[in-house]
Amino acid sequence: MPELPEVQTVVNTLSPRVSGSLIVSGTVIRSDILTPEGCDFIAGIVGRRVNRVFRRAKRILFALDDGNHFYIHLGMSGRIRIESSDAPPAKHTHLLIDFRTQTGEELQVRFIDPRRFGGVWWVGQDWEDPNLGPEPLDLSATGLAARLDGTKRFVKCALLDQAVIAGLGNIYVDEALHVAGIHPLTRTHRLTREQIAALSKAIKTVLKRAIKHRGSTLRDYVDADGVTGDFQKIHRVYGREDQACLSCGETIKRIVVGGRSTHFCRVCQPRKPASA
DNA sequence: GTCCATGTTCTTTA
DNA sequence: CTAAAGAACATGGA
Repeated sequence: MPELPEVQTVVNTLSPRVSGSLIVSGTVIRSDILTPEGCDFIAGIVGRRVNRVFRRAKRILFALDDGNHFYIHLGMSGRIRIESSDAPPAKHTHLLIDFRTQTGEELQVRFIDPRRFGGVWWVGQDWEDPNLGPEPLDLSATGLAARLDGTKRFVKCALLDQAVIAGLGNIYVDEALHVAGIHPLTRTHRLTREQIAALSKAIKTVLKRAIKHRGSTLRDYVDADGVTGDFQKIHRVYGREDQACLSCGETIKRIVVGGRSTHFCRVCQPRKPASA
């Protein structure tokens, strides 16, 4: 479910309820979702107040009032829900955190993840990860060019690599490449300056629009309040194999690149840049 | 039963 | 060395 826009949407729904709230108790239902394994996560969080909740890449970070941090990564199927502690927990609920807000309201944050590719990481003071690339919304065209320089990878693969640029996933890479008019199998060193400028702009446009639409709900993604996104309704290529391109009418193709489904229009995204 | 899935990481191959 | 390909992780839906 979660790429940058979905994770940002979860943060946007979580933050107003959880920022400033006190953690009164917590329960780890499945301890194998915790990293480092065997850490006393509950002891680290109970009695702490959450200073802020924020997103970095696809991670949801919680900054505690003692300077420590933890983050939740949703993996493929993870969800976070704010619910009352008396509501029966959904199947595959792995973690419960009970909060008291500054207005005295009691609420429970739940981490649910059937496939368990996601999890919870206790990271202490130092929450930034040197292996993560820059945030797409803060990255200039020149910056992106520098990140793509010195490699001959397929642009699709490079953009999925979180060390190159952090937060894009399979949906938004396909969508951004279509908006930029770039074929997914283009080698990064073959991208022209103009193409990189278009790509940089397309990434930002697509992500901002997707956040405005509260992300894409393909199967069961919902935000912390249980609300679905609707950006999937305006996907231009992702999940549209064999349908007409919304720009030119050509049939959308699906190929496999780097083991991932890749959707594109071969007219709007020619292998070679359109010659003048 | 089959194939596929919004992610990441490790191993193998070239 | 780089990078591509494949598998692995675990569950559920079509």
